[in-house]
Amino acid sequence: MSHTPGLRQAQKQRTRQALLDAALLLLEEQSLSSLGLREVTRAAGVAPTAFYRHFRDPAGLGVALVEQALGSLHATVGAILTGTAGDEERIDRIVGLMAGYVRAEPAHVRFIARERHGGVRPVREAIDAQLRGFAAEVAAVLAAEPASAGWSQEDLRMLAELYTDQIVMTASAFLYAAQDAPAAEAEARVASAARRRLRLIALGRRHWLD
Amino acid sequence: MSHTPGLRQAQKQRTRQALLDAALLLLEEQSLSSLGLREVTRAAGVAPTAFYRHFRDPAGLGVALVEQALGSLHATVGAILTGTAGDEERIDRIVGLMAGYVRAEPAHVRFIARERHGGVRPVREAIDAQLRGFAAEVAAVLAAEPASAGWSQEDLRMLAELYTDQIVMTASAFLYAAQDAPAAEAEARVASAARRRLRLIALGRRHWLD
DNA sequence: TGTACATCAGTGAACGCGCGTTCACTGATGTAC
DNA sequence: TGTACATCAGTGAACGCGCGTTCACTGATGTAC
Repeated sequence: MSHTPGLRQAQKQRTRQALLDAALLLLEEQSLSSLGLREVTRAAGVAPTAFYRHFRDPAGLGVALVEQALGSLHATVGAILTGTAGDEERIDRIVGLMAGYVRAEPAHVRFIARERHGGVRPVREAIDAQLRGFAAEVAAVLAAEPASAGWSQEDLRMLAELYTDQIVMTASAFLYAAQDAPAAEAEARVASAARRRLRLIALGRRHWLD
Repeated sequence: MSHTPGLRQAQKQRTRQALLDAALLLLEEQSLSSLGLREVTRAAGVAPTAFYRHFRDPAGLGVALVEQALGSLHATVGAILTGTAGDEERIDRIVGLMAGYVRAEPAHVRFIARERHGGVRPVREAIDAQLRGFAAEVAAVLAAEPASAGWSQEDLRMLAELYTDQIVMTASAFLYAAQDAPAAEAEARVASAARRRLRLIALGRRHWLD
């Protein structure tokens, strides 16, 4: 009854990952809707026909990339939101986390930013579903805080989505900053602007029920 | 010395516009980086080679589309920001303006949302330049208001960019709402969420210097 | 442990097709006199 | 106003090329006994 036969499955996974990695690399300079199947297999070092053993088409590969790019981020951000006390500390840590994430996985961030409103519907929808889940987690964390006493469900959701969008936009801003000449300086500017924004939003939150 | 010879120029402009219109239509379901030259000319009803009389390549056409999509919006939003008194009235009118704009020019809005982080650098840069100009105008309007007394240049820019991003995001949210089944209801939900966000930001603004 | 058979990830040839770009052209519009 | 020439937006044939997909295949891995 072993459903993980081992060697064969492992090799298949390695090929699949090679396709995903090759695609992510190619997507730095184009959109998914123009990504060719042969282009991906060539970069991954397999025959074009091997592609069909793993994905129906490039859109299917795109959906898999969404899971890979966003799947791991939920827990991390949730932990930071839960484990911090003051607004300032929380803001610093979130902005720092995003800077680090973009430095570690720039291609993932670029892919999400690009395809969030891109030309391939199933991928757009997969990203949307992930971000909605993300916002729901943020909303749950916010709801548990004393500062949220008296807030309506709708207002909480609005705030969670506002934070989520800020996080995504900050990530993509870091991405473009990395391309500028004095990258460190540009990154500092983005971080500073992001902190200001989050500070203003935190202020609005504090006075929401005035 | 007539530099507007008339008939010939007018016909050329009409063909150019036909190419732009055809491209915009095709871009509802794909990204610019996968838009083919022959595809566009076929839809516009001209020979493939006619394309070169107007644009170097699809990227050049994309840049022209950016001007067309964002060129007219500056003045309108500026007027609304200047000509309104209270926060609530201003928020209602901005959100209403965006709803109307998306209803009138959905393809333009979709194009900007899609290509803002898309795979074609010159187009990305053209959109970025337009949005920076837009944010600068907003900043100028905000700077002239009593509520901005004591604000630093940097804080004003942050706020203007925050508003600009909200406007773009609201527009793209309206766009997706239009696709849902009870479109009017979905649109009302988007408008409500957008107003909440803008209200929270306005609150943060009011208490920024506390 | 050994043997015979089944599975299935990856191959490589072949196909028809639409692509971007070149080129010399046509004929209506514009200009000079 | 009329004529002769220049301009140039749009044409249509031709090219070489890479695309996505099909198909029968190979041979290593997995399974039954």
